[in-house]
Amino acid sequence: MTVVEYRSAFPPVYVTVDIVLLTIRDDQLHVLMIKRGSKPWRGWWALPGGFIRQYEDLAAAARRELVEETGLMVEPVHLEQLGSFGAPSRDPRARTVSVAYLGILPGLPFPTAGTDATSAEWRPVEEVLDRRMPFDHHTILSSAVERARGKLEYTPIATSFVGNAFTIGELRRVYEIVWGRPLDPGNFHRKLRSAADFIESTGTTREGGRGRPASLYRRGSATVLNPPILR
Amino acid sequence: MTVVEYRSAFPPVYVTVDIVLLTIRDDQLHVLMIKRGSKPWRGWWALPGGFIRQYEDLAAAARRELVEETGLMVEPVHLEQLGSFGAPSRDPRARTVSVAYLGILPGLPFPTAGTDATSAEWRPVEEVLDRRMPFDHHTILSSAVERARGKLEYTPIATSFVGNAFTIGELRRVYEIVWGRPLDPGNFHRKLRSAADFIESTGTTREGGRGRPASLYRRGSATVLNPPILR
DNA sequence: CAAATAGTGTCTTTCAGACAATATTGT
DNA sequence: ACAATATTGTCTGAAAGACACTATTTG
Repeated sequence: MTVVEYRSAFPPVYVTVDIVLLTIRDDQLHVLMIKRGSKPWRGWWALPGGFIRQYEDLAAAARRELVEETGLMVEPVHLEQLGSFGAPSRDPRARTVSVAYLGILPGLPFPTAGTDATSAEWRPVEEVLDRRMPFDHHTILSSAVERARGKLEYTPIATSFVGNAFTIGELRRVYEIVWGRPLDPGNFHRKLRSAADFIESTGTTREGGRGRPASLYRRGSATVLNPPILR
Repeated sequence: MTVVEYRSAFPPVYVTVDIVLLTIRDDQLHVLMIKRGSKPWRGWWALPGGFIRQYEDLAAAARRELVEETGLMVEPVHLEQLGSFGAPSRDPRARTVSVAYLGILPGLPFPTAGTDATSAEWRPVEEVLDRRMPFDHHTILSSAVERARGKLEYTPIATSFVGNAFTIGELRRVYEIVWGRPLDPGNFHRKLRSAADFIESTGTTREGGRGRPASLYRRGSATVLNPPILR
């Protein structure tokens, strides 16, 4: 680690990235949390994140921190900037500005162990939001969940929560869990199939479920849903 | 101006704010531009902005820079964060991260002269986007316009473009100009009046126009439009 | 067969959009 | 009267939501 010396007429600022990585496990929205090992808020569960490097893009820093802090070997299917949080009081050490990212991962079985072993954990969002969090992470997590809820309406973001091939029922469960309310299966089915280029059929079906086997679909080419799936 | 000396294991970053201030003049969407007086891109027209101060909130920095650089004596009716732009190559001087803001002002007569006199100017957005701009300001302006277009659909943001009291026709013109297409006056009128708490009547009318005097309204309490005004 | 899930059909209500019709002003 | 703008009315088609119904599987 090199020490950099610096001179300027303007105050230097530490820029960090924080990542809200969402997934669905056990029919609940979960967020990836890490246990802080260093100074402020040591021992608290916090959002993964860290300082950006000199020649590193913001989104690249987010991806790097995810790997470093959580040992995730899967690239998030979806990663988008949420916004920046820079209240002067947000970090007692120094002036920091955090650029927050929202990531989404399918809830498939995959390794969670990080380099620091047991320091990363999936926690139910509802439970996490009920407790105090370090820095302004409560605000960041809230706005991430709100963003995800809104984007379900008019983007195909829901497909990021499921695997490469999925049934319409699985997609419906994503909507129900993120929005926190039940949806009519029949209407949802018709609506999805009529949304242009949202999903395309793979021709195969998923066996092994309890009822009639469902057709499998893959994500279509649409980036905006027309018509939208209204909340 | 004091010089600060600094030591750290992490690279210091300059954090700036850039503001896209939109208004409507002469039936065209305009953006406030300033003529750069210093080193990189000297003499070019750019978005107003500058370095944040040590103990200053991001939004506060945006408001301060607007006043300092453009001499505007009016607070923008609407100011929201657009996002952050931090590509390592965006500023040749040093690593910078810019937090961009979108502001909206009514197109009423008001002073434009800045402290640097003639250095601030309203320019048609269409024309500005046709030319090269300093830094990544072209990207920032594009995303600001796209954000404004989208937000017209489901927020009462359009009222920020007009005065305190306005007619439905004036509001329609805002939509037509920002969206770049004509809207049916009759349908728009009915739609606005049915959107819950979007606008409320003042009881008065506006005289002096060419046709039948229009009722005047003020902005209602709604923060989200239901149903939305679809593009 | 019962339970469970997938998928289709039908009906009602709401709303968007086209467009006609009426209302009220200035010239 | 005519032009211009505001406001209301009418009709058609698309889509949302409630809900009944059919289809296909496992236990």
